[in-house]
Amino acid sequence: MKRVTMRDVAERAGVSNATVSHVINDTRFVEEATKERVREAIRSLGYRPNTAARSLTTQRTRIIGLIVSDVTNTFFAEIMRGIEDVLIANGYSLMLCNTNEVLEREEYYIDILLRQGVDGIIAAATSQNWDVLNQAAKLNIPIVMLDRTFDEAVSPYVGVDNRHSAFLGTRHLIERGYSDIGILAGFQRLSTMRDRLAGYEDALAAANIPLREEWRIDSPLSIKDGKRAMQLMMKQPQRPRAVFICNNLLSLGALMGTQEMGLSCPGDVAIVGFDDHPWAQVSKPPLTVLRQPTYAIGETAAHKVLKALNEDGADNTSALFNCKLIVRDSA
Amino acid sequence: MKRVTMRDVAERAGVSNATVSHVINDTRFVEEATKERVREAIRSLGYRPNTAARSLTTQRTRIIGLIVSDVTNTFFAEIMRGIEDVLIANGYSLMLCNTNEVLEREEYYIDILLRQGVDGIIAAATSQNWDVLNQAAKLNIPIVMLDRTFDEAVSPYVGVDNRHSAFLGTRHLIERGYSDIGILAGFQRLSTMRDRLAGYEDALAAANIPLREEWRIDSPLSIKDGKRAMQLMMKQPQRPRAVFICNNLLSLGALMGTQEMGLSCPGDVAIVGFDDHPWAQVSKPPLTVLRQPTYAIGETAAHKVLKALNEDGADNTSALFNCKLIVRDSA
DNA sequence: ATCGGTTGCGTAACAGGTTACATAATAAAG
DNA sequence: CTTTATTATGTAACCTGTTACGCAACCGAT
Repeated sequence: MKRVTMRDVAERAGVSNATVSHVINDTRFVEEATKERVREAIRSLGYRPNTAARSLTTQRTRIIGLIVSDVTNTFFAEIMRGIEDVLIANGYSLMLCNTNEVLEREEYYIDILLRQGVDGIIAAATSQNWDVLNQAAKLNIPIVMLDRTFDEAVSPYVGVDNRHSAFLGTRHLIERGYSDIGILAGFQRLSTMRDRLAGYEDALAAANIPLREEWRIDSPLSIKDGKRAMQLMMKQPQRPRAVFICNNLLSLGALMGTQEMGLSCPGDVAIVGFDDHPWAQVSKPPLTVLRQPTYAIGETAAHKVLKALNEDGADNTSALFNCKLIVRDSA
Repeated sequence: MKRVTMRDVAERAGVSNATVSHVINDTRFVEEATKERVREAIRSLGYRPNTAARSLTTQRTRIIGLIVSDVTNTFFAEIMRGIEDVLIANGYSLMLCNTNEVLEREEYYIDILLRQGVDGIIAAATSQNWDVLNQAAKLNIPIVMLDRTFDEAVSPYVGVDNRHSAFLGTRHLIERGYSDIGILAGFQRLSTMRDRLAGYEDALAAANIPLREEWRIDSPLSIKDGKRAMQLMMKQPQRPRAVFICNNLLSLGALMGTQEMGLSCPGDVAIVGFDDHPWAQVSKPPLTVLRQPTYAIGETAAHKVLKALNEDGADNTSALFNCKLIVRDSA
């Protein structure tokens, strides 16, 4: 079936295509009777404006690109919902790009997004400098950094105050009487993880507990790596009595690791993890975690891009949320 | 900064824009020296073809729309990864639409996708008839039904054999010696859930166990509803000794519900759930589940749309996968 | 009757690619 | 040394909306 175009509608309604356009977009006065004829023609022909043609002239697509490192992580999925709800309410759509924390894939996607002509980009970037995002920045496309950022970044960051949150989590362990505290510090390439490590160190320092290098294990962010890291940690001759874990996948892996080793939690090791998850309250044991306001983070990020799009004085400020410490049984 | 267009490249390379186009798309012979001049111009100008302009003439966007009911459900997230990996490997992109199982939102998104001119649609539709998807079908846009389908559907379905899988899960409970078996049957509007209920009934019938209407509870698919349903189930004067649960969110809710009531699992109730989840192995107790091959389902769905796009004799066959019963401690 | 000022809408250029058709240059054939 | 075939590239129409500019029709005022 041939596509119905604006010319078809115009002919059917006995007007020019300009008038049809103006009726659709309400961009200039059209007599009510004429309007109604146009609307009727649109309805009876089942006309649907072609987005490609429209964005060719307007130079805007009303699409926002979202780059995340792992869609299967509920953390990002919930953020995505927040973003989507805001975008949809403003007539925008979402183009999803999942990088699996692979740099090449991120580069590839940035290119796609720019060809697509997205109006803005929200990125949980895996790259830690401007090399990749720079092309977008040069084209004056508003960018919002999600969950992570980097030093030279000029784009606003939306996420939690990782350093302070990690501080709170670690302090909780200290207050529970632990002083032998290790850390699964994750992927130190990411600002997020560096900040959490710093917060952990802050807390130890504040309590005059000396750092122990061997009680810090870095790893990629996956369940498997969490398990391996935790087991490495606990196989040491001198092992910590508590561990602060910087990411939800690592927490899950760590839990598996301890169970496999027959260690009890919090008996043998206490755990405080970063990121909450619905399942974390039925795990054995239910996990004490720092919960991020994921949905709100998503909403805020979306609002920021849209604002940058609609106002010139782009408010370039970052939004720092706080985590909430949810105390359950693991520490 | 002004956008670099094809004309700019042509001028820089001293050729016509037609030649530039042909170099980019490799659509007709161009002398190597000329090609190289064009490529050089593209590089030095940082030219990036405008997708909108291209799809305006080609009538194809190389975008596939994906409609899911809940992105935060790991089940869909993993499917999404499978889809995305295939699409990206074939030069396609993904437009994500999350409906939250709300019909209006699904309609809205279909409209958006059609305006966008997506080449194909993969849908875990919440609507259970052609009313919504029909417009797309009429435009000859290939559709693949994901996870659910409905009777009159002519589009291929990709997912598991729900009836047989539920049969296997229920039979497992029977083999474990349970005969008082209830079911959290979920959202009976969805074919998926109807099929699972049927499989459950098959298994009971095969073992000559009479059905008990009061041991079947329907509900929307959410953690909260799972919890409520499970508690309703267990508060009955005569309660089942085992429950088959038709969805992962319901399983999680059910687990919370039993724990809150102080019931032990599998002591007081045994549970077999549908869908696996990484956390299901560290829950208390680790859950016995039917695992769907999510990633493969996603890959297959993507392959099917692409195939329909590239070949005329669109293979309209459905793909039925099998679930794997993962036996852990809950039953 | 003439004029200036609305009011309501049409004409056509334009956005940035793709591609059918045309053409200049060279090689091969007669 | 023409004529014809072949090769490599150019010209311009077209895809479908948006929008600057233009114009006819009608109004009240002079």
